[in-house]
Amino acid sequence: MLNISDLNPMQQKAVNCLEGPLLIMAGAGSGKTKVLTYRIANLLEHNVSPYAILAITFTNKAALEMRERVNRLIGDEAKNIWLSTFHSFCARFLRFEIEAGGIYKKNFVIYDASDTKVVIKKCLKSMNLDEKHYPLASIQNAISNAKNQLMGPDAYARVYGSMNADNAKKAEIYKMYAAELRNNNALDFDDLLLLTVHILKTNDEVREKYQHRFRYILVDEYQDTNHAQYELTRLLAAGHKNLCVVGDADQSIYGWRGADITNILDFKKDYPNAEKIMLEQNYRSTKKILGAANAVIANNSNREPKNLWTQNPEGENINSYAAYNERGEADYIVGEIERYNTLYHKEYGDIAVLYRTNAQSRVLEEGFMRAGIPYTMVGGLKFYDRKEIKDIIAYLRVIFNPLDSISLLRIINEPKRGLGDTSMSRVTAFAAQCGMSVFDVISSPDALDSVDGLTGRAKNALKAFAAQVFDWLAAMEEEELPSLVEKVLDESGYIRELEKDDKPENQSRIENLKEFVSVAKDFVKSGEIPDLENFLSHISLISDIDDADTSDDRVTLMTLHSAKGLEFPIVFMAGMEDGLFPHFFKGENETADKIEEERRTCYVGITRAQQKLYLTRAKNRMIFGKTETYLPSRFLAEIPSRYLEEMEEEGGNWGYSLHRRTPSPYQPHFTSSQTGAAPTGHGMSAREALAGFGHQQAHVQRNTAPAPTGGVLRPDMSIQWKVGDKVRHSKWGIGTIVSLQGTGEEVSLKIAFPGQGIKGLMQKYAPITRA
DNA sequence: GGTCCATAAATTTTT
DNA sequence: TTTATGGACC
Repeated sequence: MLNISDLNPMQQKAVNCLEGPLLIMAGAGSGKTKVLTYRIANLLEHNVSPYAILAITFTNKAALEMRERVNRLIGDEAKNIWLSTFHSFCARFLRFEIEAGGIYKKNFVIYDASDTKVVIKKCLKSMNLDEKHYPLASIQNAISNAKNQLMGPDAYARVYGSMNADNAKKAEIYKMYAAELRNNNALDFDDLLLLTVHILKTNDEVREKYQHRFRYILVDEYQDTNHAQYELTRLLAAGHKNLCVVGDADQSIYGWRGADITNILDFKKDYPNAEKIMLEQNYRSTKKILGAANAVIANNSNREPKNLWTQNPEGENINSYAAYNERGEADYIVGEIERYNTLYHKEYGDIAVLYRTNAQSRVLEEGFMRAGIPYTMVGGLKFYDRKEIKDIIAYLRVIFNPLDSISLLRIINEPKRGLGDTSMSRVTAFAAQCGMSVFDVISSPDALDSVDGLTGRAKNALKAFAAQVFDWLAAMEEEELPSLVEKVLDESGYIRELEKDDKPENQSRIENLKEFVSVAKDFVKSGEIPDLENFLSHISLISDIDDADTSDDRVTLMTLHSAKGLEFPIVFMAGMEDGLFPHFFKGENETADKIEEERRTCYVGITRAQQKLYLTRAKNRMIFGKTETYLPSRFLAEIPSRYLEEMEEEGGNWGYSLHRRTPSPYQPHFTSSQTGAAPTGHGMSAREALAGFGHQQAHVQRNTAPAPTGGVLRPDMSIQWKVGDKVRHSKWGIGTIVSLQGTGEEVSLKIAFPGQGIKGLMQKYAPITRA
């Protein structure tokens, strides 16, 4: 029997309300996940089959976590609940039903943002349009927005095409782009939703099947659903109307991605008999932190007021720190973290540093590396964005779906097969002319003979390549997934090409590819059906945050957006500057709507903190190599001063030009006595910090790099370097000097860093020490 | 067809 | 500041 006695009355009500439409307004930290898991458990308790339950979350990680929690509550049955993100739901749905749409074939592939960029580029080229006048990103946005509105190219042309010539052109590009994807039997992220909705709308049989199957539907983070997701939810729930949506309008931060906050605000309009339950007791944060969050969000006018309260202790004040520049900001954060670590023995894993833009992470990372503090960063350099990983994925896609010409062209000359742009554009031109796919052409000797101007050499290379692909096609049926990957890496000559030259970066590429093989092995163990189809879908749809290893004891660095749904005892919000946060958009005027979304982002950030919150800013910040001066974020002024402990860095922090050995007369001083502790370079050694590194990131450069510099940042000019000396660089790790030039102040060094190539550095600036 | 160098562009947030 | 690109040259 499910025991719900540790839930508060409102939570209990939500858990017990199983039939009919239900809206749960769940404030930050109000035990939402707990309610959702108990509610699912309660459904099972009432003999609802797990197969009849569909639960949608925002990230794969959230889905996994919920599955685990339900599992703990009710055991193994949980694995039969359909629990996923919207996108993976659609991918799975389409594997079964896409051919009902009549356009695509079952073995479609999913293109990510960088793949679609290639497609758009191709369209622009064939339409003779200038990329400068039609920036890829803005085209991508326009198409994505249209799809989120369930608008196809024709509808787009009707609605926007008449507005101006640019939009008319965009509509044409969209049309061509859609055709191109179709030819490649490829879908982009938005297509997953668009097509699913299309099929559900137009195919009565399919719709009824799914409506009948999913008798109970739950949607988490409903405030961030876009129109397509809204439609999808509506269609699926139309049969039984047992729809439970959970969300917090104050945490809607994805408007730029088409999220429509009115979906949650108007839920009662869509379902007039809906029950509405407010969860307003916060179990996460101290009174002061919650007070600050409430005060900030109260400045939004487009919201329903609510009263989030807590029985938690008052807590400490929020530290608001103004540094001289971004380096000073990083130093302060590092210093505070070390203070926690040494004084209070706080775990690094209890701490998160949040920022508005990924670009801010670099200075922070440098600070962490110098101090030898272990950290993981979500976002930024992604494993699946690395060239060698994209290449092997492209190989696998071609094997799975030979129509995928984008992937085919990506790897046909990788490794070099003597098939450059000239030959391939001849082939693609011919293919387009005959309405064949590129693979059709290269796998047919007759077709090859008809291609204009193709050299005998190129012809032979193409034939050989096609033969190899056929070989792999057969292997796909017989081999296990990991050995298929290994076979391709081997027989394509990809690894051999990398081994030919023992450049350090080739070394790390090989490591990454080995890592990819382990990803395949892990996938086989994960319990999914281990075929190429599922593997490719899986790696297209997982994101960085899903992979982030929070089990180890390390500080988490991520954007405010990635932090949604998470909590940490200690939170730093860096870059509290007007212009950065709220972010000002170049060329766009700051509208009330946009500022309100920024404010909600701020609210999300503040409410991640359980015990201690820091808000830091830099008065000067280097942007594009130019120093800009910033004013404090307006959000700081919205926090009542009784919650704040305001501090400021004294004097100028000129970064490397300061001696930072402690204690030192040059040490920046703080106006509050609280913050005397300074970075000393102790804490974990790099070796300890790196030991036990999770596999995914083990080969990513930033993490394998290393080692505290012992506190001295200024280059020691007394060292007379000579060729062959080993040096330790704060960012690139250990390297060997391969040449040096000049004397005195002008000594310049060339240093080879394994995995990073040869770097040229001036001794007087270079953050290096003797290794 | 591949490599090297110069110039330009870039930074919102992500499934 | 770093990274991407396109053009010139090998």
